[in-house]
Amino acid sequence: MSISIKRMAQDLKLAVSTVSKALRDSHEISEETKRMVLDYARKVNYIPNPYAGSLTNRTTKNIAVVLPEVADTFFSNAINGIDSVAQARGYHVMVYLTHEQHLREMSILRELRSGRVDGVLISVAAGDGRDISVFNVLCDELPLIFFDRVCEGVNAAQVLTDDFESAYHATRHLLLKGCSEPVLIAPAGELSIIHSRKKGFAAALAEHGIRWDERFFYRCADDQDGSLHSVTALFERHPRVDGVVASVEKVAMQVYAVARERNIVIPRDLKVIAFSNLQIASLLDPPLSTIEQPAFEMGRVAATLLFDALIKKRDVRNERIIIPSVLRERASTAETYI
Amino acid sequence: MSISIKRMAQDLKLAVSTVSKALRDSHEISEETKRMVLDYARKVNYIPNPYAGSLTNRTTKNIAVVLPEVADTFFSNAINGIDSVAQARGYHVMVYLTHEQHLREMSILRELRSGRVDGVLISVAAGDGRDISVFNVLCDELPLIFFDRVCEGVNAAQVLTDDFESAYHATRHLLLKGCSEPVLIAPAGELSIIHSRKKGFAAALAEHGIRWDERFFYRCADDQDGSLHSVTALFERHPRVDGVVASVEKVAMQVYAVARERNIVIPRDLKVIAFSNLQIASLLDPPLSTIEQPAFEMGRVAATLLFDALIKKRDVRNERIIIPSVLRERASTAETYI
DNA sequence: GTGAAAGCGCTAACAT
DNA sequence: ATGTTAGCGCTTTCAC
Repeated sequence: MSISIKRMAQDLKLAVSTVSKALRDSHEISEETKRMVLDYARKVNYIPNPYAGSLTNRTTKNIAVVLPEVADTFFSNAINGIDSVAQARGYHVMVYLTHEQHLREMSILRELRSGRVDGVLISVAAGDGRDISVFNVLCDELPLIFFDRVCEGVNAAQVLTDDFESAYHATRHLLLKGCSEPVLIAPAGELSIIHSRKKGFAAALAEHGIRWDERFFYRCADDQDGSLHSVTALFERHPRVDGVVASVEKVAMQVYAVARERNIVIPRDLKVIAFSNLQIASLLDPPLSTIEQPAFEMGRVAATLLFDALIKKRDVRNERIIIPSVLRERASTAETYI
Repeated sequence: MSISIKRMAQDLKLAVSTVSKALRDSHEISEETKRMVLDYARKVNYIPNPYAGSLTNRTTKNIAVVLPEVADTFFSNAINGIDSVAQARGYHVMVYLTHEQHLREMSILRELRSGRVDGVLISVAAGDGRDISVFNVLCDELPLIFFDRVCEGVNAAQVLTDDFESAYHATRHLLLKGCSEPVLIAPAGELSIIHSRKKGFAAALAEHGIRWDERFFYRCADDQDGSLHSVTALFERHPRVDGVVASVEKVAMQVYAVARERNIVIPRDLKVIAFSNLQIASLLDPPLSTIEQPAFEMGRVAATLLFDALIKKRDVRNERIIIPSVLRERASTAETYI
């Protein structure tokens, strides 16, 4: 650890408070002593202990980012966006992984009430029977911003993308390319974004005169093996499915893997479009059509909102910012003529 | 913020220290008061302020993970490995992104001397003319563990993979599959792992009677566009190149993109193998042969080492743990018969 | 302008 | 078994 203010005060034969004020460039200290203190601080390489002051100020310059996982292009790009503004404002980013378990999420959020961080950015874990109160309690104590996966009924800002519209366009795209039996595959668990996407999906079907049926909506297990198994089961049970809107990137990859294994040719037998930020979507076999979410931007905006609340003390709780996704059409949804 | 010990002491008509000891289950407190305090703490939802105690203990339960980037499967998996042990031990993970700029890295490391964290895990940024002293100063003050990209000459533990052997085997693989003009492509900047890989690459060449020549070693720009440009330039200048060992995943993707654009057929005209942890390597067109690094495991082991130093006060500075990578042969390096 | 003193929330000697 | 006191590093009144 570096030298303390107390020590510097002794060395310079000044009072601790004088040194403290000089370091913070207070107007009540003479230019002369200021320079003297600053020079000495530089010389002995003084670095203030962030947590000592935090006791009085109740501000740590730490923020928490709570995520389901990090090995996913959406979240890793979101972290980049968050980090870009955090670094610029001198804040430090603590990352918490819930692994899609809302019990773990709950205990993390409880812990965050300790004063370890000044604010929280969160993309909630999927989970049924979630208890909203943890969120409410937490956001009474410090600024909290939801991004992407929000939790309705909590008085906190939200940064999302247009899930309804994206799903609607993606589905419409499949139908226009000739699909008659599309499904929406999403991981298990209650999730705001899945809800919206489901609605968008249904809206596109309705527009094409297809009545909604629960069989169009397919849930899959969350883990790697489980979802592979689920996708296999889907094709066993519904061999006539000819289109997939994959709600997450991993599911799309499972669909690709299962299709390959079962000699289902994409896009001839099956068209696939996925919510994904994979930069290499175009290098897949076949290139994957995607709904690209503005991950970096969403992270950036969410963080900016948080710092507005933190630094400018702006009340952002009623903000709800929607940043549109982009549909990138590639070969996996190409029209095929038989 | 939650209630303080002081407040609880008042409410219970006890001394602050008694409450403090009761909470920490000290033997010098009667079972009766302990239960009373614990019950009350639970009732008012007491959560200790981690940084108040940190002043006396000089321990924050925070660790720093310093990385070049997060949108890369190696690093995101490494974070998973780190997080798995950090969560288990009740530690909190702060993530710092250097974006491969060693100046930024330096200022981050300087900041970390403030006492904000108890220890550091780092995978260093590429960079020439780096100043080792920042590392030395830092690791005199707190435990520091290098993982994957280490910095020689610093007295700190290292967790790495067998870069020399991996590169040797990858190159040998290319040669055995018929390549006569392989190159090793690596991003610019001085980097321990690149150094080892270069040696492994050269060793395989030597074994096949090919004398080392600098033209076999190709540097590319670090950023997205830059590396695309570099790869294009490589094929312009050396059209006879028929094999690539890509030192990072992104470069391999650029090679794929450029090959496609220039009608170079992989693996017929060009064989490609990459250091990569992409789970979807097998779904690329063609499936990419990879040297898969034990990212999660490396993160896990590095973190375990750090906590050994932190919790058990074990001196781990001379540890040097090598975890082997695995070569996964896929279509991008398949032998082709003309 | 500078300094003394109190206090942030907690721990740890040292009484009692 | 409980309480008193001091102190961690720093900020912030309030005196001088």
